Amino acid sequence: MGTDTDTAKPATRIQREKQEAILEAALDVFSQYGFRGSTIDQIAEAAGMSKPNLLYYFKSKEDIHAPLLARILDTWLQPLRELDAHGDPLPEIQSYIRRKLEMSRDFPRESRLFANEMLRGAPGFHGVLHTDLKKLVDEKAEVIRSWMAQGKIVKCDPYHLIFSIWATTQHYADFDIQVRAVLGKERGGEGRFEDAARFLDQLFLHGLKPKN
Amino acid sequence: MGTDTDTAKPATRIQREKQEAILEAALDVFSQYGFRGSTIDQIAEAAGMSKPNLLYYFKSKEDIHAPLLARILDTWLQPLRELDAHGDPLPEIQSYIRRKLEMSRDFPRESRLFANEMLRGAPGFHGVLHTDLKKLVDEKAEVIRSWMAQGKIVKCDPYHLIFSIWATTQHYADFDIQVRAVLGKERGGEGRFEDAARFLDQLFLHGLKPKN
DNA sequence: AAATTTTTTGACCGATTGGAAAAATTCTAG
DNA sequence: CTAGAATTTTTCCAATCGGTCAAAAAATTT
Repeated sequence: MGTDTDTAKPATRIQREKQEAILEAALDVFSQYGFRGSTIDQIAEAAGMSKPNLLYYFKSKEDIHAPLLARILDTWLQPLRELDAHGDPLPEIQSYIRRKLEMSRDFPRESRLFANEMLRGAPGFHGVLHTDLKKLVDEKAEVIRSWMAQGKIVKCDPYHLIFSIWATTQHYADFDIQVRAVLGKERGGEGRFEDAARFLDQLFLHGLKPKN
Repeated sequence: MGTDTDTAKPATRIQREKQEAILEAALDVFSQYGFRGSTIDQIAEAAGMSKPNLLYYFKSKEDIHAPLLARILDTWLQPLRELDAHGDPLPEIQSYIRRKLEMSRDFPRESRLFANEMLRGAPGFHGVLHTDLKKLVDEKAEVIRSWMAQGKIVKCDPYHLIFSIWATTQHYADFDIQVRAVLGKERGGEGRFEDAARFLDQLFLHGLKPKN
């Protein structure tokens, strides 16, 4: 019948604004230092309020962290969900890569929060990796496999293909500091995402196009 | 003239063993929870000693963390250093990918420690990213570019090529939990690294081979 | 304006944190 | 064995941690 959190939720506009401000600040902090490395005081200060005041809106540290994780997993997988089995294989993969890369560009903190959670063994995702995530990937891997069977793209392991798309795109958010350091002042600006898009297009499309 | 740490270092064998045990335990802990999320007590317990005893060998938390970081950056870049400008381009890149993947398989904690450091902005690497790392990548990017100029491999951005090799290989260490969850019981065993190697070979070699 | 509800604050709590100091122990050399 | 050095443990500390509580202050309703 639902928890007390959704029965007791008239949520005035002020409440929702404050909660959003807290989650916003928490995203900043958690994405850098992980759950254990972040403190409530830190988040409270970033949100411009006192710790007891923050705890008035979220009753514990985990209560701030959990909704962030929940929101992110859903957002994160949206591009994969949109991979259309009836579309043109190569353009479908291309736009999947692009969408994923745009997410790294536009939501780097979310990517880092996700990475932080993975690094410590994803306790915040308890079973969801083995159920929801696996189910979605299984489904899309089957789509990709059917494209291979039709000879539309070159044969390879669809799971590792998906992993490599995740890895290459998320890298630009998670290892942003390294990327910018290596590219230097001129090439490390905002244009790096366009360079990356161009490169990844080439790598994957050239790598997947059948030699017919 | 060096710091006091290298002037005062007779370092009996027992001392070195204990220090190594501490660093080993610290690697376990830091790689999961990051610097701020890890505690000295946690490390001490993992090393099988009391906190004050640990602090007898390393005088602060940072003093345990710093040598781990220093060691890892060097180890991590070794495969790239070995990329031979005078070797055969495609096999060179292939064995670079393989070496990198083997490191993810054999040293996943080191990979995660590195990732953790990147996520929080790499304060432990202060300037080294912009100097040593950039210098090495610049150098090797030039090698790759020369291969492209010779028509040995297809033209693309060598920096993003290197990034994509880093990303795809390290993914198997940093996101290990996710990878295993998605691959499931049967396909998620040790064999996943061979599958990954096979896939990455195909992706990069097929993607880089010039169409002559 | 009075009454009531919501929000914010300040003081505080026990537990944990990184670390210091010194006593107690163990090891080693003569 | 014994003096001295190296190691370990016990005790302790101030700061910070996550979190509570009651009272003050604002906002809202009547």
